[in-house]
Amino acid sequence: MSPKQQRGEATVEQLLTAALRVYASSGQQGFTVNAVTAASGVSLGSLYHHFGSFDGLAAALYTRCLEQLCDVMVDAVRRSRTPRTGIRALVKAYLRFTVEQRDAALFLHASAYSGYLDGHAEEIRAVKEDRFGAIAAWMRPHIEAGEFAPLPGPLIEVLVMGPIAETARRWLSSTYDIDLNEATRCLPDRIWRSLRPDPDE
Amino acid sequence: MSPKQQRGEATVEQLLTAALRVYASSGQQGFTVNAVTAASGVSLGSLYHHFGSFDGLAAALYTRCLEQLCDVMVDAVRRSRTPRTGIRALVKAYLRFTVEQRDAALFLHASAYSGYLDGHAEEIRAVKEDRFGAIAAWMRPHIEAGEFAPLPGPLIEVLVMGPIAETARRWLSSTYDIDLNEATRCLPDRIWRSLRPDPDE
DNA sequence: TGTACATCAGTGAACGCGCGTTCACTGATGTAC
DNA sequence: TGTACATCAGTGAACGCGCGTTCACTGATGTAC
Repeated sequence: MSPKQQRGEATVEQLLTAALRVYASSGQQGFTVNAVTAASGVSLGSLYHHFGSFDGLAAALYTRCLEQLCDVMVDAVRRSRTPRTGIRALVKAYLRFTVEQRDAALFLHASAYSGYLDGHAEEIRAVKEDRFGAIAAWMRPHIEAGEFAPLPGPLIEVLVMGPIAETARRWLSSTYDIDLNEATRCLPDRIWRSLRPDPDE
Repeated sequence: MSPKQQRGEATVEQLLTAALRVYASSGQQGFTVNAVTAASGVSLGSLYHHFGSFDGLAAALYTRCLEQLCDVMVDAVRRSRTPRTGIRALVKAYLRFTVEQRDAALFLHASAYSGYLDGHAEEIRAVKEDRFGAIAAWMRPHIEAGEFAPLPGPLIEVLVMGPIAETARRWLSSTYDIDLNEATRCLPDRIWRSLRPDPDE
């Protein structure tokens, strides 16, 4: 998990990269220890040396993808000063991540109920708390200043994340052909409309 | 799949009911043929007689749950005359279904990337097309009358389904404690705000 | 600088378990004459 | 109405495969003196 030698880090990196590749190309069903070791060129024992179990590897991969996505969103928000531009930047950052890191985005969405995260829930919760806390901190003064509608925090999150997550899901599953460019153009504004304070209040 | 004798229907029902119960209590990992047959009291061979494979059973269960959820939404929309009341009714119907049919809602959300639906994609697509077509038909005159913002169909869907699906997911996973009553109170209006035409246009 | 030693990293054959599936069979139901 | 027969429904022992995991081992790296 925390290699003490340089070459350890390289091996961990190879395994995680191969795992993501395997998941993207073979799906949940093909996501197995043997497939990952074969794709990575790393031995089975080495995988267990670094991750302890296959669930451990999956959880590490999930955590890494989650951190990448969250960092992108936090960055977007931090560069913005007004609530409107902040929300718009966050939405665009999420959708851009989905395209540019398609495999990571897919893995994040698909792992939600997979079960291999159960044993590592605390670790993941910590990442989410940290990153979403940063976004919440950015929002707080705006909420207090009445620049957002007076909604409970979780509902603001749901109104922002819901449409973009649903857009990403549809694009990733390619069942519905959703136009991501169009979504990137329209959604930021529409989402902001659901959050802004009532004009006549 | 389509039993020719009465008792066949009863067996199918027992299997589907037991399968949903197993999934709800044991999750993806515990969702196996043996667990389902044990919970249902039906023999293994009988399961294969009716569903052909375990994936077949899972797909049938998914389809049944999907139909139930969709019917609830279509009903809600059909009882409404204005776009605003229609959207509000649809949102409330979805959230009510999530509470009242918790296990079915969980199975629907969790099955998205599970892989056992791959072989039955066409069947599922047909159900979705039918039901969402009904909702789209309800919407069309309102869109043409300019009572919705001029958005592409898929984006309207995403703006409606996104926040409620995300709310349901968080409530179902009970990682975040979201208040469903509060959501039912606030979300319909907020979602409508994201869809309604720009007041100053 | 060289040597000894502890620790970290990497290897792959072997194992057991439980999964989905098959199959030969019995019993129940519906139908034809 | 009774009998023969085809089909549907249900049973459970048995099978093979591939999964995650273990383990005894070798090799590489870093460190102490």
